[in-house]
Amino acid sequence: MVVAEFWSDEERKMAIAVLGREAFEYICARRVASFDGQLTAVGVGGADLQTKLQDLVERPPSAGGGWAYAIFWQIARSASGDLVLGWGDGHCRELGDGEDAGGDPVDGGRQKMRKRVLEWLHLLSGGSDDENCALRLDRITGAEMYFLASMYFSFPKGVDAAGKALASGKHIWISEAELASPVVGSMRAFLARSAGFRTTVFVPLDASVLELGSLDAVPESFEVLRSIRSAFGLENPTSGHIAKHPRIFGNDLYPDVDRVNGNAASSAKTQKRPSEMIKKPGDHRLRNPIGIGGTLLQWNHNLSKCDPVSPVQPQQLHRPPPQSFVPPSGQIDFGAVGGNPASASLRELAMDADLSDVEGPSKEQAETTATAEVRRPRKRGRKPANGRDEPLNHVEAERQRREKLNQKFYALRAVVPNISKMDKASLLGDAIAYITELQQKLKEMEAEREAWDGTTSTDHRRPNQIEVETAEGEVVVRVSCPLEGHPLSKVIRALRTSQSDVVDTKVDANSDSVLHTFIVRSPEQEVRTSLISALALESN
Amino acid sequence: MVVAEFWSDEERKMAIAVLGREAFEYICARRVASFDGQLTAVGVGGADLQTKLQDLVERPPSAGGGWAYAIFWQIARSASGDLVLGWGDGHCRELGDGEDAGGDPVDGGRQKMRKRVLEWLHLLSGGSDDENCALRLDRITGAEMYFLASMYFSFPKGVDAAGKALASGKHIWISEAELASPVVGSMRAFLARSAGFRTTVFVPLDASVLELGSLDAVPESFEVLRSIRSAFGLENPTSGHIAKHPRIFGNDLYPDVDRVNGNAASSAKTQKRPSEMIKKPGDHRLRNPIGIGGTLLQWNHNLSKCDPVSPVQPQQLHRPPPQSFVPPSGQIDFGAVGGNPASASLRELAMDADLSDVEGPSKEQAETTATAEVRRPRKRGRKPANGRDEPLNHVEAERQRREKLNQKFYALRAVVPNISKMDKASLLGDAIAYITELQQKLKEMEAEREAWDGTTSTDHRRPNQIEVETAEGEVVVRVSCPLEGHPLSKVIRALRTSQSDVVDTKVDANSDSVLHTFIVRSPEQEVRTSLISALALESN
DNA sequence: CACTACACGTGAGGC
DNA sequence: TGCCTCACGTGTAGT
Repeated sequence: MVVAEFWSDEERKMAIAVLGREAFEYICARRVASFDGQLTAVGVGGADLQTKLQDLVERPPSAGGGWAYAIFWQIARSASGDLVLGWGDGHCRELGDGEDAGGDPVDGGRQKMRKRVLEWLHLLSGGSDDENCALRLDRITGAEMYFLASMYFSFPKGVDAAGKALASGKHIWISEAELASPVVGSMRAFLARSAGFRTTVFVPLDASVLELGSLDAVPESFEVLRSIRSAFGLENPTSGHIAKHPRIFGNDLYPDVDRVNGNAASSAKTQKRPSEMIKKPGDHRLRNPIGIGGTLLQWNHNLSKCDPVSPVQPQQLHRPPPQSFVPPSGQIDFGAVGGNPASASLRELAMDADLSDVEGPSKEQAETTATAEVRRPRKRGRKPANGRDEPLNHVEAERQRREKLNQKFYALRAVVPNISKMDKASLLGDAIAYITELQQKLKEMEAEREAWDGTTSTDHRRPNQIEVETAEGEVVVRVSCPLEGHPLSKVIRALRTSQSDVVDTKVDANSDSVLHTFIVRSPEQEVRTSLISALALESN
Repeated sequence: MVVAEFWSDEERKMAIAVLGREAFEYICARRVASFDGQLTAVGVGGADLQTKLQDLVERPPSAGGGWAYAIFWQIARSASGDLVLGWGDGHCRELGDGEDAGGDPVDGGRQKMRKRVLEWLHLLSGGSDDENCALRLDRITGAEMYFLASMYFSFPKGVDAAGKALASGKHIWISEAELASPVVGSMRAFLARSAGFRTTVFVPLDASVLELGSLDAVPESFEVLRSIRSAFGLENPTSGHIAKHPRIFGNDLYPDVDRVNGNAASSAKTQKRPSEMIKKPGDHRLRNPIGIGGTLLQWNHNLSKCDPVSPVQPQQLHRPPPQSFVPPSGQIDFGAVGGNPASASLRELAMDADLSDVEGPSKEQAETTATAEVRRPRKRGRKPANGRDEPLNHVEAERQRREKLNQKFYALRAVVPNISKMDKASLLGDAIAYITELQQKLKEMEAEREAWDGTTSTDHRRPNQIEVETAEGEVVVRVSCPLEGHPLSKVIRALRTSQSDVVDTKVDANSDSVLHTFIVRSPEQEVRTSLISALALESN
């Protein structure tokens, strides 16, 4: 996968010429030498990572999609040997040419993207490093630029949003206002703002981080987060092994900022959730500003507190995490100072986060807790079923079922090349059309192949004959078959397996048939049976 | 399609020997000479008729499926030149071996069916015509027997249930009790009873009739009928061109019988619908008994009457059909006496039925009428949304959407061979797995084919070499290539097109490559260019 | 306003 | 019983 095949030979040469061999190999090595098997074997990533990313981008916004790009940051070892978050894989929507892409979305996208990368590299070699310069290029949008530039980023420890998200195990949702704000603690956020993005999200996935960006102001939503996680095979926070992290969503870094300004308008639409999760009592959230490039960083590992809005509260007494190094207040101080890769590796940090969770509240408690807590988003649909609260596990199960089903739908979208409309029905229709087409094509090729070599053809080579006769102490084998599809290789293999000593061979071609004549030295019976079995024909 | 390919050569011979040529050709002619393009071009039937039938059988009972068999009766011209309903196509579930069929459902089913047909023919040739005799055969169940025997049936005019259903445009639902009753007016019903069926249904589809049978007592249901119709591409009766027939469902021939006996138990579960539709006031139903084999036949063309249970009743005043030959009572006397094909063709009867509808109430009225009438089934789901009635078109649209989607699901099930579970999610999973498998297989074969003929292969035959040299007034051509995929036929064709005179040829095989040596008499240059162009290789 | 497409909560059936 | 799947009615967003 990926970078190695990402370039054609000449493109590779060109890229090397532009970047220098060292930088190029560094990029390639990032992918190859990443900890794929070791750290992301829990179901995240994997062979179809591209597919998943593409799914996520191509999805409708209502299902957690609609993003301009998706980047999978992966733990890798940097050139200096430190563990960093580096480019794993990514998918960028073609922003220039509308929705009507057509053609194979995977390969087509790849090729376009490759072209863009090259163009960009050209620009970089001649121009300045300033993004604003690049933005002026008409062929590359700022968003694409941002995406492509991401290949060269890597973040040590808890640096930048991605690193912080991984270290904390909690997502970071950066709204439009925060993107431009210097206090958000993410250089990428600042660049994203320059690129025209209005929302970026960093979601930790076990040992990697998924970054998403949108040109629209996307309000923070539990639904979206849930969809994103489940897109990567992670179960919903309510009941999954990934829920070993205490799932406290909605921890915007600066909810105050989010509330005050423009985002309030957009979040007014969907504010049901944010309001609920933000006003939650006992919700310890970040109080100390974070500087760009990884200054002091401190946030909570709040372990539940049930949602007060939720009418049902199965026995979830809040038991504070008994872990020794976790303060009773439920906060963990990661204390990441400075932007330099330092003593504690990022992976260790991630491990710490995991440990604090694993040894935190019991699994069952964490589950029920998360259930009560996270299960309020419900973007659409009817209102909370006036008053009644009897079935609440049911709605959860149903939600998961729906999610799983949609998950499959997206997966199906990824493998079917020509999708007419984004409908579910149309998708299914296209899928079955595609399947029948494939089946038919495969049948054709099989028939064709049968006609070619004589594996299953007692019919296609009607005038096929094998004669074996002894002459002058040698054996003469004559194989006759039509011009097309004569099993020469089979004959030769048969002769060889029968350990015959081929003295001479001849090939005579008539108008539409070929006559092989082999003169071999071998016991006749063996040649005959061997040939016969090899050709699956009866001799005469 | 169908019978022509249905038999292999030997099987065909055997069938002819058993049946006689005349009977055999009659069966074949039924399909070939049917009015496919002319009468069933409205969307019913078509190329994927088998698929549809199979779908219908394989579906879950909740979606109108679960049938043991499905037979598509088609208007055809009988040997005597009359128009009759004859065997169009059919699908029969393998009743012997459970659910875990596995393998390609279409082809596998075909083959099994073919085997059964042969067995049955053997039996017929030696045994008696009595079904009970056949039923004793352990290899063929009664149900299968019934199904297979159907190929030999044809019904003129309004004879038997199928003919009646077509003539009236209304379905006939024969419950368990009616099956055994001689008054039901269907010989097939009687046979079905013998075969062990407890429910048979005849649904008219434009110019054909779909017959379904189940070993269970299936209560009559609007939902099921709707699903069946939409499975054949017909829109729901509420809004479709097929709704030119006034869609009065629920006209069991003998509701009284149905009420009295065993079916009451099963219908007690789903009785919401039957009760509603049976108790409908103004519902004229058949009052005269019908004899087996097409005795007197009389039923109503009742044009609506809104469902009194339905809370919503948009302006649907009952206007009796103004058609002249329709009695004011709403009944039409078809007067089919005797089982013989007689003067008026069945098609004319069907046309009459259509006319009586077309000139009946206005289209819009018919639609709204049907909407209010038929739209109550709702097998599951919440209760009628206490009181409110504002959104009612919405629910209808949503229903249709769901129906369409499910339709696609069934279609998908039909084309995906290995379905692990009957889940929607599993189905999708299997489908995408199947697609990727097909894609991969196809890629493999393409690569293989590229390796075989040398059209696009500069890569697969790396050690390929062509040497052309002149020796002693003759030309020696040496072609070397790997053992697999050597283009011998291409070489020979190239030599021939260059009009070379092949004097001698040799084939030497090394461990993994083949060396052809041709000694030809021809201008050297021509041989070279010809060979090169044929092999698409550069020579050295 | 129309119509389409979707997700949600919910009741029901099946194991 | 409990879980899982499904379909239905309904609210909601997009066009």
